[in-house]
Amino acid sequence: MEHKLHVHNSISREKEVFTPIVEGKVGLYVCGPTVYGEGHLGHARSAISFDTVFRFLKSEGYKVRYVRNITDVGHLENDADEGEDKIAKKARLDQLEPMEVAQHYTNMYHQAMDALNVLRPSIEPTASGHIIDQIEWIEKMIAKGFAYETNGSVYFDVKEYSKSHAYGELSGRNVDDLLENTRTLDGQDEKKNSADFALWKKAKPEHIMRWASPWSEGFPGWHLECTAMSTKYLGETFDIHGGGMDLLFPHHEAEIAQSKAGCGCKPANYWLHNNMITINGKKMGKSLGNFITLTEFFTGSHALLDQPYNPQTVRFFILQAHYRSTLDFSTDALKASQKGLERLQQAEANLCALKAGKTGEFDVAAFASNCSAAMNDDFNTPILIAHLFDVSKVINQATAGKASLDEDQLTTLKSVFNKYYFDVLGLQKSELLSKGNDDLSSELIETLIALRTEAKELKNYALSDKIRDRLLALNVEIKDTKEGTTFQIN
RNA sequence: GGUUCCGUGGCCGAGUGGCUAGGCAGAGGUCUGCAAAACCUUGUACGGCGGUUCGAAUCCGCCCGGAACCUCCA
Repeated sequence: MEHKLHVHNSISREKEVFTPIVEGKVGLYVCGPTVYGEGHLGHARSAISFDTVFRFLKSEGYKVRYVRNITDVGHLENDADEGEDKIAKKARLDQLEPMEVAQHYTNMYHQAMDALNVLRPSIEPTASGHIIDQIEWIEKMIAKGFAYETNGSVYFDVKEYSKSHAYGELSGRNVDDLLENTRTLDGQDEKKNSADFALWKKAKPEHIMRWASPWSEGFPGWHLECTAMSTKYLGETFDIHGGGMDLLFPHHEAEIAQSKAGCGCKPANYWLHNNMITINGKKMGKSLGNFITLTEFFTGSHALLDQPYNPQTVRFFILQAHYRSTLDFSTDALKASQKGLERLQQAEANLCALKAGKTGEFDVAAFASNCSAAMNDDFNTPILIAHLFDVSKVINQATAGKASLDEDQLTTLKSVFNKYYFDVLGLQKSELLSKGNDDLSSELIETLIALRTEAKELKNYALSDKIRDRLLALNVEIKDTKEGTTFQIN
């Protein structure tokens, strides 16, 4: 159990020993969703990856403050910082209030996350609720000469900043290239340099979401909300900052610059980035429009899906890959995960029912150590899952009477297995292995099964098979086992 | 073009110098009236060509192929 937690830090590109700023406590910030559209599989990956980080840290005894924001304002539509706010645009099309749209998709996001058994963060701040904090940050940056105002808008001065700081340290970008390789974009005339990014934008007359500021009525720029909210709740420098790899540049690079410009310190000690989910080798996301929403997974209502998928299957599919690797989506892969999860769920159920034997040779301590080593090695969930599969074999053999665990071994195994299965991975018991939807239907099915058993005993197989087939047609699957007949509703 | 990364058995995916995961599928078996389910057994693969090494999927070089970011994106 003496494994030390190592995490891959994006800024050093190496695995480092994790040392919290305050012993026993962790401040964790993760970039959450922009609530102007439905969540898709990619959102689930980020949420589940960092949910697992959150869960593991807690299970190791850390007191974790986990902040994940909701972006309900601030992202602009097109390249040149000149488009309308995305949420405002969607609102006009839908004839809804902007905040109504944001609330709607926030609710949907919460629903999907709950279904995926993603724990709610400790604090879930919204960008719109932190306008004042963002304005304060802009004032600090202007005061220090790292930001300037033009026509009521405020921009971050990348060139000035890079004289004393390493802009590009996270993403490995060369400042000179950024400053010189000027893309010809419209509406750049307010900026000193094309690499500069907006901190505050003056709102056009038709722009609905707007707030008063010292510079104009307007709205905050893209990257500022995370700086304002993370440092407000976690301190000027906190432990872990997470998010999708696609946010590395410019978003996280800008956050580092803002923090260093505003308060002279780095925002986070460790930067963790989850990789993308691909489909046919390409990133699943908004740009290509090749995403499958979480609702579509749960209902099966997408051309690529042949059936509804349980949220647990989606969760398990994601956990079977390491968070830093790309994960290629296909229905075959998803189906394989579904079968694999069912196997694990069966083992969990078997473990629950398992009785201790007189003797046992199973090395529970080694199992516990292996699981701990896997998670401490940069949250290696696929390895952890492999260990759970290994131990499932032992559990099943014991269930079949071909192996045995003594009292101590069984108690420890249950405790270790449950810790990783339920607490760390956030997996759940199978609904299929439990009883029917309600008491009445369960009892009706049990009654039919009893009649079928009777028919079998009378060797009236025509009747017994008929009952089986009719039940199957109703998605009730009959399973004959040594202990008797059971069923599951598919 | 710049920055970063990847290429593993039919599929998905760990691993980063020798001990060569795991799941799914396939095959065989146990059980069963039959079937299904469940369980058990079973797999030496690492893009190509060189190099370093006693030894490389793992390190180095070149080549081929693919991806992400550089624009909102988890």
